[in-house]
Amino acid sequence: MNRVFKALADPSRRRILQLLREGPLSAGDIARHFDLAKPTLSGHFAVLREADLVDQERQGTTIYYRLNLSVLEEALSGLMDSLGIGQGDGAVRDIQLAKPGK
Amino acid sequence: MNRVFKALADPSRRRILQLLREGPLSAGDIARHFDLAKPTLSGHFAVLREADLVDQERQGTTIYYRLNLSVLEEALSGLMDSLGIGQGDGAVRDIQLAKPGK
DNA sequence: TGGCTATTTCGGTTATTTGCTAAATACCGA
DNA sequence: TCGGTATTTAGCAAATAACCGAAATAGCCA
Repeated sequence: MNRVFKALADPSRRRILQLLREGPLSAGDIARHFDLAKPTLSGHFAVLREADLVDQERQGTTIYYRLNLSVLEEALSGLMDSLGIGQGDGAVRDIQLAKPGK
Repeated sequence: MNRVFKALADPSRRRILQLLREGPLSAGDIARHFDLAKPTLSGHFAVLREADLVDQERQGTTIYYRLNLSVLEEALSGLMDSLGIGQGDGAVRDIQLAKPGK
């Protein structure tokens, strides 16, 4: 979960996730959207993979990345829960707090 | 928004936000929960403040921090929107993936 | 095998982050 | 004004992150 938030901290990586939302893309396809060198992108892919936010699948000589929504959802709703943010029905409800008495 | 995710990338800072969920706390109160030196915590507060995730209020010699939920909610739901994650009542609905044929 | 394309790994540079101690600032109360 | 408590600023070291070009790897096809 820490890895997920670390991965989300970089705008380029968030952008990659956005691009993947519409469907799997190859590393090269993604690279075309950025101004970064391919090795740099490759590093970003590694971070996303380690956070389990994307899956990799080789197809011949090209590698496709696919968004792994469930991990992201889990991390976000985990955070939201831990902070008591709304989010519909999955929220934290019964937390009784000892209000710190000044 | 970038600042928000950067701020969320550190576990100590997420923990601080969690603590603040119960209500405002002074810097010292928060420090008591951590094993870090106070100047280090102070740095974390600064990051959270710059991300607008907390508000600061001086009261005499002590400074109270208060969680600013709305900014956090906005950032999270902004991300979720941009990725098509459910968030309202439900789930992702209309994303069809061209599965790369294995 | 040799060449082509796609992607990653290697090695290095620079910037950012995290943590520390010591010192400065701010406020309060006697 | 002096002393004490609360917090931040300053200065620094170490670790991590982001980026690059060059070279290596992997698969494909003639």
